[in-house]
This record gives sequence, structure tokens and C-alpha cells, in this order.
Amino acid sequence: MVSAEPTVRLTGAPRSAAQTRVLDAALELISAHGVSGTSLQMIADAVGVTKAAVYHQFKTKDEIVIALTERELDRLADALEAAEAEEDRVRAREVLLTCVVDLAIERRGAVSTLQFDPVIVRLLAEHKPFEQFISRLYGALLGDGTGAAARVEAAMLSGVISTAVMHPLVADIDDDELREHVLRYMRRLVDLPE
Amino acid sequence: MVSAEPTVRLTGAPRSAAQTRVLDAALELISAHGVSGTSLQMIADAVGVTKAAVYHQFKTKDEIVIALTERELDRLADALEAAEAEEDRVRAREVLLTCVVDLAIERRGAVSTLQFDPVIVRLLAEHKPFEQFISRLYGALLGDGTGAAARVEAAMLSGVISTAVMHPLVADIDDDELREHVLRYMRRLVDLPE
DNA sequence: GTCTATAGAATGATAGAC
DNA sequence: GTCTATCATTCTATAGAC
Repeated sequence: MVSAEPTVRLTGAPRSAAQTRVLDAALELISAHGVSGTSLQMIADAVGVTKAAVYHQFKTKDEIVIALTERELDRLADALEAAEAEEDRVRAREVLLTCVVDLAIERRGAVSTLQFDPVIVRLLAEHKPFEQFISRLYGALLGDGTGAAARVEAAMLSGVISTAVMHPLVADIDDDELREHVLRYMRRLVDLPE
Repeated sequence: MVSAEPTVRLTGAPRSAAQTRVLDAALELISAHGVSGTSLQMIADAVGVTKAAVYHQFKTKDEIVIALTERELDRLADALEAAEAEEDRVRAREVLLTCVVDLAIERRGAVSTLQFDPVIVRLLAEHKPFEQFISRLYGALLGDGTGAAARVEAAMLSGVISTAVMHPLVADIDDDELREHVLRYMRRLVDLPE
């Protein structure tokens, strides 16, 4: 029997409680200091254990970064699947974008790291499962074109959201209000439902 | 005699040739690996000298990062002064934005670092001269409002530019074409001349 | 302005006991 | 799952000669 619908999910093994504690601490530290600016000692201190205990959960620092990126990308998987289910490519993008706005607001603090940290950028391009996921994401984001205009539009859309959500100027705006404003401005850039 | 028009310029001492070589190498490396991911050894190797020679030009790594940020922000100074000279705040923003697009395209590779690297973000907020410069920049970017809507708009504008310019999807689009596309999308968000 | 040499701390990572 | 102890390497930074 040929394998069914290849699922978009990225998750490897389910994470133990100890692993989850490490990933939570790592995400917070990395969001504040970047991947290279975060040491295993800092992570261990934040969890309240020694470095050796952290190394028992993940063999290398890279594995922590991969696991944490995986966990965050997985939050996009449902949105991406819903988008890919749409027949109309423009409609697919609408679905994706509205979901992405919500996720971005939910993860305000971490968005910038995940999109712009040089280590993660490299990982996204070189680690095969990520690369595949990202190119699906770009596919849905491109709408119905692939020319220069469409690519600039897609690039902008992927960035505007994260930037709009993490910018110091909007730090004191609460989630619900921010969401409304961002969606309003997004409608000026592309068609969005409602 | 009271001091004349406070200039926007950030530059301290003019840089020697040796200092310029260090800053050029540092900017390129930091753009690729981030501040924390770039060591003085890497910079020294790129320049073709030893670490000690680099330390002779700048007392600390922080000083290098400050000098290099200073140099990049200075490129915005003229645009900011021109904007502040305008009486109409909306017109001032137009002037600023068109200049910023050009600069962003010119420095495509470095934009992301300067806007999103955690070390530089912190520097921009804590180093006094930078903090002052940035708040002037935000002032001009805000146009005539200061409420939540205006702040989200400003955040989106600053995001459109940087993201549209550095995204992998647009890497192969040449400067002139990219410039036209970006300006076209910016006009959907705000009024821009021509 | 550049070098060699080095100090002292922190880094990622491992071995082995409990 | 966590610890102590350790290793080799790299890091920022300095002293002093040329």
C-alpha cells in the first residue's frame, strides 16, 4: 500500500517533561539574546539544573535549536494544511494569512528570532524537513504568481506581519487591538475576507 | 553664543583607514553570523591581521559594534534632516520613506542585522545617542498621529521596507526593479508622491 | 600599526557516579 | 534524570617588542 497523504507535521519523537522544560527556557533566552548569544550554561541555569542534565536531554546545542524551531513551525502546520486544501490559490493565501496573524500575535516575543536569527535562517534553508516546510509555506504565500512582483509581495507579507507585531512602537498595544489594526492594514496590501 | 542647530550626525572621531577596514569586515561578518556569532578572531582573519591589531583600533568588541551601527545610522541622517525640515508632518514622512527605501536597497545585506540582531536592538535602546536618533526617526515615521493606529502603521511601514528587501524570495531581483515594487506596495499603505 | 605571547574566563561537550 | 569533575577549544582582552 502506497503511503497516504504526506502529513505536513514536523514533529519527531514526542517530548518528555524534562525536554519541554529545556525547550521553554531555551526559547525565552534565545528570543532575548539570539542563538549564538545563548549558552548551554544559561539554559541550564534557567531550568535550574546543570549543563550535564541538559546534555542528557539533547545531544548538542544544535539539537535544541532544531527541536525548538520544529515546535514553533508545527503551530503553522494546521494553517498551512487548511490553505493547501483550498482550490483557489488566492483564497488559500487569505486563509493562511489570517491564521498567521493570530499566531504571530500569540508568539510576539519569539517571532523575530525565528525569522531573523542568522543561525535559524541557515537552519531553515539547510535542514531538509524545514526547507520543505518553508517552501510549501512560500508556495501558499505566493498566491497565483511566481514572477518578481509576486515574490516581492510574498516576501513583504511574510515580514510585515512579524515586524508589525514585535516593533517597539506597538509593545504596549494589547493583543486584540493589535490584531484588528494589523488585519486592517493587511487588507490594504491584499484582499482578505470580512 | 548659544550652540547652533543641533546636528543629527552621530559620528564621533573620523575613522582612520585601518579602522575603516575593520568596520567593513565586521559589518560583513556580522551580517552573516550576527553580533554574538562573530568573534574578533574572525574579524582579524578577514582583515588579514592579528587580534591584537584589531584591539589597537577599538578597545572592545562593543566599540566595534557601536562604530559600525553609528556609520550605518549616519546614512539616514540626511534623510531625517530633510524630513524634519518639512512643515507638514505627512509630507515629512513621505520624504523620509522614499529615502529609506533607497538606503535599504543599497544595504540589502545588512538591513536585517541592524534591525533585528538582539545585541544591536539593545544598543539602539540603551546607547543614548542612538536612542535619541531612533526616537527622532520614529517621530518622522509616525506622521501626524501617535495613537495605536498610527504606531501600528509606522511599525508596518518600517517592516515592509526591511523585509521586502532582504527576503530570500527577492534575492535575485535587481535593485531598480525591487525599488519599484517596494514603492508600489508602500503606496497601498500610505500616500507617496508620484 | 602590527606582531608574539599569554592571562583568565567561558564555551560546547563527555565520563562516570548516584 | 541529575550530579561532579574534567577536557579541549575558543573567547575577550592585555603586555610588551618591533
